[in-house]
Amino acid sequence: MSDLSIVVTHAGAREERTVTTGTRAWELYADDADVIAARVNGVLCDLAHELRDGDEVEGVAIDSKHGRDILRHSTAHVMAQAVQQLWPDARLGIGPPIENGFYYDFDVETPFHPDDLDKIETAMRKIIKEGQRFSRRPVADAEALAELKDEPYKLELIGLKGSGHGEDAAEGANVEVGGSADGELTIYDNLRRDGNLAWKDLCRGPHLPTTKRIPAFKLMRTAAAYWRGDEKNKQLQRIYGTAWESKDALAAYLAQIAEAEKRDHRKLGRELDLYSFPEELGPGLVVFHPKGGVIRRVMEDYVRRRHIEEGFSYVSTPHISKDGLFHTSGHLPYYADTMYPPMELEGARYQLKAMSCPMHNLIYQSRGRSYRELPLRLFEFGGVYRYEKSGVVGGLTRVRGLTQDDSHSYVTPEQAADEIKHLLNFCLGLFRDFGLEDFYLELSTRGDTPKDKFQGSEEDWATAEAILQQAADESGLELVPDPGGAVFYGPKISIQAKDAIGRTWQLSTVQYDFGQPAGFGLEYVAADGSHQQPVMIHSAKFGSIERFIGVLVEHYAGAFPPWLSPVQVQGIPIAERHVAYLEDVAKQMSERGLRVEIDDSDDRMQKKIRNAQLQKVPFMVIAGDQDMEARAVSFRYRDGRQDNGVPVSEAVERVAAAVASREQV
RNA sequence: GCCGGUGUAGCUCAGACGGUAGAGCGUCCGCCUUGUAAGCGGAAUGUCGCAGGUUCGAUUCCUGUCACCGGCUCCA
Repeated sequence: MSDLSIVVTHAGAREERTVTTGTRAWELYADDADVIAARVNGVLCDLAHELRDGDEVEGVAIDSKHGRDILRHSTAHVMAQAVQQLWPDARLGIGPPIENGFYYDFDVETPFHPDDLDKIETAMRKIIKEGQRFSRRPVADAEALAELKDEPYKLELIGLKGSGHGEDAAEGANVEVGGSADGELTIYDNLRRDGNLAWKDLCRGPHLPTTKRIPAFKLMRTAAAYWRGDEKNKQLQRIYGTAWESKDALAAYLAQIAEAEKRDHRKLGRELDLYSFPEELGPGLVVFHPKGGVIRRVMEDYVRRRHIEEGFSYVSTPHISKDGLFHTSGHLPYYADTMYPPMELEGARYQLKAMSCPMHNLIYQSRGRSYRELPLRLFEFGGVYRYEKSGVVGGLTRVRGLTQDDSHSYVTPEQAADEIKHLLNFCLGLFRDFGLEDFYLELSTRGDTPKDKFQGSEEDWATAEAILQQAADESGLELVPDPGGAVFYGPKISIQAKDAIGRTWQLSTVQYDFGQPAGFGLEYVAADGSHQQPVMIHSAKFGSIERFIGVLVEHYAGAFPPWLSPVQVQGIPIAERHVAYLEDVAKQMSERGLRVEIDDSDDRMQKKIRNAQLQKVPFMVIAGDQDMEARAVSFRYRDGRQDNGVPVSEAVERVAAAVASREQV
């Protein structure tokens, strides 16, 4: 038996080691229970991987990104084994790790019921207890086809891999067949302690050494999902689960989900009396109550003022138009199924608008335009209607009637890059004022999507994508490519913002459009007297005002900063005799434009505090005998802080200052 | 649009092997007049989502439908 020299790396340090032939990776980590896989020469491997001379080896810890993926993928295997135990006719789809967990798809006669999850979890616990070994076995394609003859979906994946489409098979399918440099297929056998085969699956790996190494998991929900993500394919039954390196990590994750549920804008909207979704109106149609109306109005006033400061002109256009307009814009062939159907009147067909750009084009076109007027910037609150599919509407995030803070910049081609940068900066400043600080950009291009889904020439697209790319690069923000995500008339940049609990939301979009100016025959007279076609740049800052309100409610968990709070100050008299005094204080505040209410109900003062607290009012101003005597009030903040005996004039200033600065309190 | 789940008072929820329902909060009416998260007493409240079917009888069982929720697909 000869010796091998290998290099073991850990946290950047390199250590040369000599080991005997036949040494497997796990032997290097026998005393480190956190290591569940190894990276050998940069490739993730099972701990059972046999080392060769010159290998560079690094342990993969279970709480690292890759370690969690391996844990989760292994847990998916355990779940699939459990499902096939309980439902032997279940056929396997794919089972990749995903953010925070994993799923596995099954073709079953009867969809799973939520109660089935308990049964499956029980079976999984048994499998974990058995300490089954995950054992890797390379197989030739023909062998794999023979072994998996009862798994039609796996056969399909093998076939796709054979034809060189392995990567396209489905998102997540490369954990089954992709990745291996030599295109070799592998099967993972789950072996019991006595060596008997418990279960097997086509899989690239790697996996945990044994099922015992799954510290904590939970099945979350069942759902249907189209095979290979295509609506035309059969729906399989998907089970989502989560798995973590420790019971504590699982508990923390579940707590995070519970926190998100507490912030749900649908729930808070009802509790804070902001808005509702009356059944009588129909799905996706929202009414804003007085308190929600305040938030809307403050946002609208703010964004209108900001647009004007940034060189926009505020305009207004109707909600309805003859359908020819949307044919000219090119929207109608593309979006016919998501626009409300036409109304026939006096021989014409009228449609509710689903976007305002065609109408802004009419304003541009209303007279001749000179290059001296460009950039010409139009902005409005466009009420638009989109017949979103019934399964996607929900809350404020996806509605059928919405208000866009929709703007269009008409520019010369040379001005486009600067205008895009201008718009991106505008958006970022705006989000910061709303307390969102953490962003990244997404650049949506054509990618390899069939060209007939997009309008315009190769050159136009190339130019547009290059300009957006450059503007995005210069922003200094992280940029995520989104090939295939472009709109039919041009590429776009979207700004993704992270909220208080780390979720990302797509907010603003900036789109480069050469198609509509061509379709409408838009022109300007250039310096040399020639007629030229402008470029239009679409941008929406909030996107949809409804949706942005939903995001803000969740971001702030309903506890808005004072400038956005429907009620900024709740006046609380200690006894009835203090009401008049507080009314006088309230009057002074109202005169400063502050929103004040006084609770003069029969409730006890403690109850009034509780109510104001539940309504998440930022400032409670309490007054009793001591305060009256001192011409003062007592502050109570949402977090329970108190500041008593504050002179009235100072109290007014304090609230006014907090509102003016848009700070959170 | 597709798959699954859910639908009982304004809200959160309980309940009945089929005999038309209950709690807490809220609301209303009294009493209490109060110092930093629920004072006390009383009252009213529902086509048990809607429409058919089975049944002597359906809120309960069946079918359809609408709405919502979780996913999938989609998102100008």
